[in-house]
Amino acid sequence: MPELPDVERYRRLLETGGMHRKIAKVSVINARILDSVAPKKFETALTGAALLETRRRGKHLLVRHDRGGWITMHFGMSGDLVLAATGEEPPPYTRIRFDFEGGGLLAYVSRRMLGRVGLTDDAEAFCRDRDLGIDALDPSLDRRTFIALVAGSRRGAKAALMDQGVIAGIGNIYSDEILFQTRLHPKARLEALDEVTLGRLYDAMRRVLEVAIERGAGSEEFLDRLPRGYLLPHRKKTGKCPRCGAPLATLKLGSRTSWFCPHCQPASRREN
DNA sequence: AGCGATGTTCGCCG
DNA sequence: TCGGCGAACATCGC
Repeated sequence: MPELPDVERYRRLLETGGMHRKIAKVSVINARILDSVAPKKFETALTGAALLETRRRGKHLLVRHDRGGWITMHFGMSGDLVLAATGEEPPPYTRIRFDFEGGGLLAYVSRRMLGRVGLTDDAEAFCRDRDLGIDALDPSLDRRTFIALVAGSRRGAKAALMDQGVIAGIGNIYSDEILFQTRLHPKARLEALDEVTLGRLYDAMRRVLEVAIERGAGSEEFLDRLPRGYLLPHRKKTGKCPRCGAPLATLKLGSRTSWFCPHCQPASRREN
């Protein structure tokens, strides 16, 4: 489930339940999940360390510890982060387990093994190395900055929203919602959009991500909690547009399925 | 039984 | 150089 709103939930989970807690034991259950660090080294580096600070950049979660470095987490397509009580069975597909002193544990879960966990000394350098653009909810990303960033690009709107090097945090699911709210076709060329439209795209991006966080992105009841008029709950076969009732359409873009309403998000002649 | 899935990366092509 | 595509990664659920 991990796009920006989900990773933000993980971050808040840690902020509430994992800060200033000392790690008594680290268990790397599947070493392949580690990003260029040996399991032994990872375990040694963190055993006895206390967690001090959380940071999120796009879909990456960074956790600072008291030995002067950071734990880096990315969740791939099927990742999760869970706090459990000692004695409680950690979830299936837990790949790394951190047991806290005084009870409780943090489980890094990844079914498909597409996520990565690693260590870094420098959070900024880590993001730079990965060419991560500005976080989609960064306070300094105002409307004007956003427009300057995307205006004139020959790319399709969906491809641009999902490019982590431009704006970090938006994936396949949320780009569909943002485009639906803006009533833009997934293939709409950014260079063909005027500033007013790009402004609406920005507004939808911020609103959708904030609403998703606020309504508990990734939780069991999340889809039921979304405001009426959101695409996400209908993003499936037989799904109907919540605005006009038309059957939703799909499109393959770079091997990802894009869901949209062909009536509310019509293609201009150029995209056909 | 086969296909698709909330991500990233890399090589290829126009 | 840019932008898009498809495969690969690994695994499960419908």
